[in-house]
Amino acid sequence: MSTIKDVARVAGVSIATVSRVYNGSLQVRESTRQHVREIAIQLDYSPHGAARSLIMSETRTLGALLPDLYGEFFSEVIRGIDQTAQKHGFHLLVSSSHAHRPSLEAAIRSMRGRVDGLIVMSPERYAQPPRRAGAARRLPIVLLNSPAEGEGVDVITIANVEGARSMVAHLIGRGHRRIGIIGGAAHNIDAEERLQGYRNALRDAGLEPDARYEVTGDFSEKSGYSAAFELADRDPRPTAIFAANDAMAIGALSALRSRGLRIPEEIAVAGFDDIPMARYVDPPLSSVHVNISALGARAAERLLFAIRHATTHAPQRETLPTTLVLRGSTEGTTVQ
Amino acid sequence: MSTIKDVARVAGVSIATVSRVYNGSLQVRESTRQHVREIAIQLDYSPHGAARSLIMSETRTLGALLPDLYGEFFSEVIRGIDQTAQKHGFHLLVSSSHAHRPSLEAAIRSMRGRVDGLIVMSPERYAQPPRRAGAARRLPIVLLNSPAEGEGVDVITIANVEGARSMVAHLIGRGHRRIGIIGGAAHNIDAEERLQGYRNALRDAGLEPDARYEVTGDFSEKSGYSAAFELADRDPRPTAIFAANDAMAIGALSALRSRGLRIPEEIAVAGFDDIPMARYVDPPLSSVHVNISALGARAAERLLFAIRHATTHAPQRETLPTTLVLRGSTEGTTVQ
DNA sequence: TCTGCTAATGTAAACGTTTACATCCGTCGG
DNA sequence: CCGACGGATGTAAACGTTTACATTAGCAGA
Repeated sequence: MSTIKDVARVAGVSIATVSRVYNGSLQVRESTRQHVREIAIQLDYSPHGAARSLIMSETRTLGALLPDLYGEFFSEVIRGIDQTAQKHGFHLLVSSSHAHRPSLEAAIRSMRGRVDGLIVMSPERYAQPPRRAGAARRLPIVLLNSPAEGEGVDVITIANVEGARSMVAHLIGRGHRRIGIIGGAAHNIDAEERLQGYRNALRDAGLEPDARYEVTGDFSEKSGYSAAFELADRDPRPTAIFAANDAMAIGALSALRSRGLRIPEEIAVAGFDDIPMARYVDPPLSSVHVNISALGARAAERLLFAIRHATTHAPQRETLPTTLVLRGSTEGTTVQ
Repeated sequence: MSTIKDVARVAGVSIATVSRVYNGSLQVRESTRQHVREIAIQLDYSPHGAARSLIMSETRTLGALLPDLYGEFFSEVIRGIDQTAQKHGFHLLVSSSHAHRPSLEAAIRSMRGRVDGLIVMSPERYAQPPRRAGAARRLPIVLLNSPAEGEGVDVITIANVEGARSMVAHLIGRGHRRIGIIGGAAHNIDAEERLQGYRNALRDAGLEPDARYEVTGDFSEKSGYSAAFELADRDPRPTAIFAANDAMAIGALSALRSRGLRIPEEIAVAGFDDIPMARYVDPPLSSVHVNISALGARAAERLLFAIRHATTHAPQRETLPTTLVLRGSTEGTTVQ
């Protein structure tokens, strides 16, 4: 790789001039500009990112710390972040499997000087990331679906409680009285909130939550599969199952089918997230729609704003709404 | 953020000593080491990535250039790359939507000084990335599922032709004679190779490929959905459909169901990739299994090797095998 | 006490840029 | 013909590290 010095030498100008050509400074004669450009192409020169970052103290890179990368949910979040970052000329540095506090802190430290800000998704309840440290200027951070802690940090969340509540309320409205839930991973804030929404809906309808109808999964298809078996064995059997995410709901569909239960006639099933796959399973899955990539995009936008207005920026909390999407798995007749 | 200078000043030592503490050099007295560590923690110091990259001329970061980020396939690839990178202490910089040549080249340039090597996935046939440039040392690159060009560059691919051939051969073995295919995006090398495997299998069995049974999709569920309608309208109707990926196969299942066709009795369906979701659709989808995250992991390993042995490294081509996974969508009785 | 050795620490250059400031050169008004 | 001005270019410092080399301190052996 050639450096700016090589280009300057071959072109017979100073490195300052080459630099100016690349930064679109007006202060350079057209003929010089073209000459430098030509030489640069000949030498296959491109500016060295690290050197640039160092002197400018900006990396034009966003960091994303995720608990995992498995499944359509994360892939959609990343897609949203990446699109927005790219639109603003930023790169994206991702890093996964930081479920727990120490690993998270280490990851954050290791990113100093590599990113201008961080999107942190850390739904574990006992793993709040940001410490407030000394007077030093801190790295802008946006928390995604993570326990709040109220401190001066941006947070973006999904309307988990309300989304779950309205889906379960809908089921009740259709006459269901015994509604089971397949909960998400323990200590996970999304899981907790969705469970709470489920209970709220029951109470609102004068029904008492029954522990026997609450089974815990871990957000994977597989755990949904086995949880559905458990619920199907209860006596009396629930007439509807609400799963805390679509992957588990899809696992449940598969399990219930293998038990010979007709869906939704004998047992209705609903999920949460409305991943793209949801409309293609059989029967098409009713779900609480979340615009996942928009969630990522929104986080990136807020982060970019925080980076640009580091001084004047006042952290906010923002909650993305959900909508009910009703398909064949709850509605009797198949709705495409 | 504090710098190494701050730490040195407060601790009353030189910056060299602080640096040595952080790089585990043996040349520093235990008492000094501890003292420096304490001060560093007090000042919340962490080394500046860009500065380090600059002087050491290594970033400990892998770059991944992908055509897109949509769907489980890419998400799995990224997961494999990230896991391997992380295991070796590397970060991962991702960048998507570089379907076409100019965008790809620009992206590669923009990564100089930010990554130590690049994994490039660029299945577009007219978009071969690497030019060979002057004597200058080049960035190590591993091509993933991309047109070969044989030049001195590492390539990892899937056994597309063979995988498709063996699935279609299996269908023929079960008595199918009219087999339709839902092909992938135009100019996409995976799509082309899978189509070729399909045709090979037919010819091997003495059947002539029939253009009326070859429909083109774009790898999305949606395109599979409409392509399946087309195929179902052919007279005589095919008795089996092979889709070039699982997303399209799942879309096809949904379409065929809505036409009231029983699967697999009236029409069998098979996919390619064996994404996690495949076993949970109804009926469970037969597919050509590819260990997608292993694909990513393998690419990362090769890249790391190339980085470490930049001088002696001889580029290779490697093809990952596939296996047939037969489930209910082709097998008559539901196999879990 | 002096020499010489080792271990611990310090000094300063280098990595590849950007940019404030200095310099140069041509032009124009007086 | 001179001075001033402005546009184009050059010079050098700075960003935060690592590390070769220099220096220092301490100590053993003569």
